[in-house]
Amino acid sequence: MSAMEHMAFRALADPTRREILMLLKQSDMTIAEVAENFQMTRAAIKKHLTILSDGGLIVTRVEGRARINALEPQGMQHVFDWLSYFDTFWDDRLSALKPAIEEDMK
Amino acid sequence: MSAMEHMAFRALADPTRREILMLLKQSDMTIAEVAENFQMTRAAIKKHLTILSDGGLIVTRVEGRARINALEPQGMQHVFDWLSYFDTFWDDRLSALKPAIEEDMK
DNA sequence: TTGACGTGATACCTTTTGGTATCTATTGAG
DNA sequence: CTCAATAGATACCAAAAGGTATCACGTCAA
Repeated sequence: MSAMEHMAFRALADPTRREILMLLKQSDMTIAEVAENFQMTRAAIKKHLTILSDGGLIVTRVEGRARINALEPQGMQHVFDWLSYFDTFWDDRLSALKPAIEEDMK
Repeated sequence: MSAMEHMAFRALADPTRREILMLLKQSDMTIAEVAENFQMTRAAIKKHLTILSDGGLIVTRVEGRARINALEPQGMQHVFDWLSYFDTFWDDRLSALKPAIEEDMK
């Protein structure tokens, strides 16, 4: 189990961080813009963003004095892979997909 | 966001608990059997199992004086649903599946 | 009934986590 | 240059998390 994988799981454990991810799904934001959506200081939001970054779930690009935070689209990959091992819903989808693939083979 | 969903994410945040889930995927176990796989006390394992249960990821059945812990197959559902919103890999699979479904419709 | 076994529960300790307050550095407008 | 705006860094605090030690409770075998 990679440290990166653990950091991703840890990042997802906090409700505020999950909300931040939902926000960033809508649009990229500076720290201040993210902070506007919560009743806590910018410093606290900054900490959450750092943890999300450590988990590989977001990336930051610099534009002048602004730091734009954006989702890392493939950031969920490790988490998703790990979880899919247990998920029957996922298994059902794969089962449904398999015949279609075999059909394509013909 | 449901409290249940949060408890599931919280349960997954700890490496020991993720290992326990991997163990239970292999076979159902009593608390003592789970504890054999770790270098910590049975009481600590019991706490982890309680948190996993709170998150709906495992269920416990009573057999005499033994408590058998087992995976809750659909326990990952909420977590999986939430994550799938971000996962491009998942989107790719759905995209691949869609033509096959449409083909079935004909 | 008498224990040993498997477990539940509680008190307690240490570390981590989530948060604020505060200070510093860099950028861009005038 | 000056200075407000944006952000990084650190110290500090309260609460939560992870762990141990310990005791109490039901269960099964002898």
